Amino acid sequence: MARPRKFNEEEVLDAAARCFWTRGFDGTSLRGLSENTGLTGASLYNAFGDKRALYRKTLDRYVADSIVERIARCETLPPRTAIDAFFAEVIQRSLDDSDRKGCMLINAALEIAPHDAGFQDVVATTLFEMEAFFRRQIVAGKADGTIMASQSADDLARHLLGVLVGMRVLARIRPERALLEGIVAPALALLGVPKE
Amino acid sequence: MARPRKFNEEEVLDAAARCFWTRGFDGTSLRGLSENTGLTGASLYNAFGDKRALYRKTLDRYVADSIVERIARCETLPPRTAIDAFFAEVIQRSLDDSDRKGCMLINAALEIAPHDAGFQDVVATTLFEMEAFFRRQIVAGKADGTIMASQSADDLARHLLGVLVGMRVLARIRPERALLEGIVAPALALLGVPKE
DNA sequence: TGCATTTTATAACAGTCGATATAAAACTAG
DNA sequence: CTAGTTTTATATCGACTGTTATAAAATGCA
Repeated sequence: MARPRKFNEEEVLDAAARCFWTRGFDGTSLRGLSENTGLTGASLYNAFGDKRALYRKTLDRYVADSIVERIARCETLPPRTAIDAFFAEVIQRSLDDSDRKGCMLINAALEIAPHDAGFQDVVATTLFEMEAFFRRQIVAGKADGTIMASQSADDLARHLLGVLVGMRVLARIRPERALLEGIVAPALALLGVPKE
Repeated sequence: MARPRKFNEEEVLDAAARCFWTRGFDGTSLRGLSENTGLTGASLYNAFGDKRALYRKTLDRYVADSIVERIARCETLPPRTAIDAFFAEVIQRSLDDSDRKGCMLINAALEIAPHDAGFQDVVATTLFEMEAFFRRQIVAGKADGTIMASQSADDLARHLLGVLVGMRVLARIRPERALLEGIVAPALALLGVPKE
């Protein structure tokens, strides 16, 4: 029917995501995207629309592949274990992040969400999902006796979300295991059962 | 000796800080700075050096006037009260932040520190000071019996720093009192004495 | 083999960026 | 008043930004 594309869309999106993730939206130029994806600027525009649309696509992929996926996977565990595993994974991920890209969602939350209603929505919605995940585990844990904190499930979920975000941000400045685990440990201890 | 300056340096720095604070470093143009400060670009360069130096000056002022000042003020209170007051202040400040500028230090931590060693230093040093403030209160509170958490003072300080940063970030997306207080309340409860 | 359609590549667009060269203006000291 | 010094203002620099007009290349269908 027409000239076929000679690039792999997933590979291109991965390369673009690495650019946006490391250098941010404003810090990533179209020439840089062109170099790292192997596509010319014109091809990028033809395939994905403008720079903002491409960034949005990479962010949506990040949310699906990194965040929603982790929630779904942890959700199969017993509630208290799910919370422990979730934090342990994110800590390890933060320590393995040698170029300190951080969490792409949080980066977007601070760089573009403040002046872009569309991104404000994705960020807020995703944060809500994470909070809801925590809340579900806490409610279930309170029911089966593995969580015995006296605070409300609502507040505990908010607290865990705050701890998670704070840990993710601080990991970009001081990626030290002692710091990250120190941030999280008291929150887990508060839930009532020691980690192991 | 020479032609006198016809501007008030503090007023100019305040205006510049507002620009950087709301729009970030990259998002703030020299033309915008010129408009908001009332100085021409040439005058800004003559008085403060380049854009980076001007930003650095506004960030240093922010740290001194907003963070170090709050620490010093809270430090005069009894230890457990100091922590409560510190968080209550920051929550109120976040809720009053109608244009959602957030914390300028955290903004700098995510926007420029990753690719600027000089700013990495300021950010890391200031975060250390905040952590040390928390640790001092916890040690003192454990000594006078107003704090009775079983975790180490080191980990509790790390935890409070994480909660603070997470709360500051989430406040930019969802500036709701229920969320911010929900994030903080379990951390304060963990210290052992109800807030009031 | 053309025709239609889509993707490629080249080149260039207008706009903005941070920074500066130049010179006039405003002051003090002598 | 003159000389010296610093701040102002104007204008402009080259570099880079996101984006697009244009046309060639590559396919499937008739």
